[in-house]
Amino acid sequence: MQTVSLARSPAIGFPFPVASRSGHTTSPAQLSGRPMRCARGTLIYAEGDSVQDLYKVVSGSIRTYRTLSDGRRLIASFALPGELFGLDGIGTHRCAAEAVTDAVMIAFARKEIEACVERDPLAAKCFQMFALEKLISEQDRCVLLGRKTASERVACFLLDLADRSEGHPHLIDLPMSRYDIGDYLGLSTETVSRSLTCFRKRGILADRGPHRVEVLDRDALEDAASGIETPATDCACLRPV
Amino acid sequence: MQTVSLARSPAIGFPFPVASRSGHTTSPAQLSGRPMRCARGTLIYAEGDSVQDLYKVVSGSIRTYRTLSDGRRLIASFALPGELFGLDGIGTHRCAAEAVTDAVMIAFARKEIEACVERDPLAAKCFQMFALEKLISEQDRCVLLGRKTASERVACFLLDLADRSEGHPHLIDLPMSRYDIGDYLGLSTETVSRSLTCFRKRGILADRGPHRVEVLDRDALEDAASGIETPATDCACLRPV
DNA sequence: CGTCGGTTTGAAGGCGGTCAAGTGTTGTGG
DNA sequence: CCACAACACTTGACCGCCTTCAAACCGACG
Repeated sequence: MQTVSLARSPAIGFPFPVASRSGHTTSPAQLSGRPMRCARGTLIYAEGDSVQDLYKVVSGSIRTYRTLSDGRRLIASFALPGELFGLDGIGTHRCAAEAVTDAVMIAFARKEIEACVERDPLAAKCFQMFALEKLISEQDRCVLLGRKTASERVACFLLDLADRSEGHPHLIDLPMSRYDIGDYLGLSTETVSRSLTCFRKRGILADRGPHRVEVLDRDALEDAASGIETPATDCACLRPV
Repeated sequence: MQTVSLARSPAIGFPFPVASRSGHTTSPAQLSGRPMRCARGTLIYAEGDSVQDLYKVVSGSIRTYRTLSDGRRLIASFALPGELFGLDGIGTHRCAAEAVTDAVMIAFARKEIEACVERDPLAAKCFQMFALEKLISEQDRCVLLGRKTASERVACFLLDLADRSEGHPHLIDLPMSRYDIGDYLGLSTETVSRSLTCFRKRGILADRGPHRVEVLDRDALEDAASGIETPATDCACLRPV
């Protein structure tokens, strides 16, 4: 992997979100991380690699994914700026990780995190909360993959990205390809593209280039995510009348 | 919920599997749990209920599930004897839980577990490991729901049950209905039934009543779970030649 | 301006869902 | 112990959503 040290001194911080409800005024112990940069498409770690680090994205975006023996792929997560990845395994990684775009991140040694968690109860609490929240969001994903239609999945994906991204809430960046989105949602590229076209025709979305969309009607998008159909505005797309 | 106290003195134990690789010789702090019994179909907790307890199944089996507003359901997990359930939320439950069969379980107060985890580093480690393993198994489930075919899902489900059940490894108990299996695998009842019929016709399974199957050819079942087709033994079922 | 990868669009087919009927099993009451 | 009812499971026929295959379109970049 191509990595370039960004600074002589390592980045300092605490990777996990600090649990707020406990009302602590103190911060958890600080950890030192190694800044890393990698180019679009770079493999950061492979399925089966031993777990060394936990990563926090500074800029760009990362995909983690699993591959079946016959090539079928499911993207497990996209990590956006400010988010973590690398917690997909205990001894060895169960996912691979690649840079979707040129990316900068900070690597925290897993051993240091473990030591920190054993020493600092607040850090342990944050880690615990983080793992439980990930668990819940994986359950959400199972519902999406197991029980939702194609256009519901795409709508959910867009809403999720909108809520996670930092910029204007009505402008959504799609740094990943349609192929990636399909592999994240358990769909084919074509179906993703058709769903987006459908939303565009219904006036819910507007294109701002292939990797950015504007949400024109958030309510309608939320209805679409819940499977609430609006026959009046329906178009000859995925769900014919 | 119908609960009957089974004993005057509460059950004593530690709910999580004890992390083995750390090589501790000491046991984590013991907790006292309340034994509970509930009849088939009983609702143990509902989606949105505040989290009070974590449960360990003694006998019978439990399903936890989520329901969408329009009635679509996805079963998140089946808990078999010896297994835990109830870790599906931080403040409030994100799943509901029901008894698939008459069941006995032990309820551990979540507050006691949290206090224990803060006091006892070994208990914290066990809890951590448990959460991470759950996270990994949820990822497996996402791959299954997002990228596997119907017969692959059913085969995976049978193998999973076979590995988790305590009795003879070739005899699999299916305490839940076909409808439940469908809602666990993101399929319809009919498709589950057809897949099972297909495996029976191919000589992979033999019926031992509707709620018990015998695995006649474990290798073939594993091939089916990975999507490896055996055209010679194929039958006019789900996947025609 | 041409090439190339990604995206969109179109047409056809298949996997699994839905609807419906038949069969078996379980439990209950006579 | 049997009869019956209620329910679950199986099987069949048909349909539709999504995939697959294929081609056109578009934007980025040399």
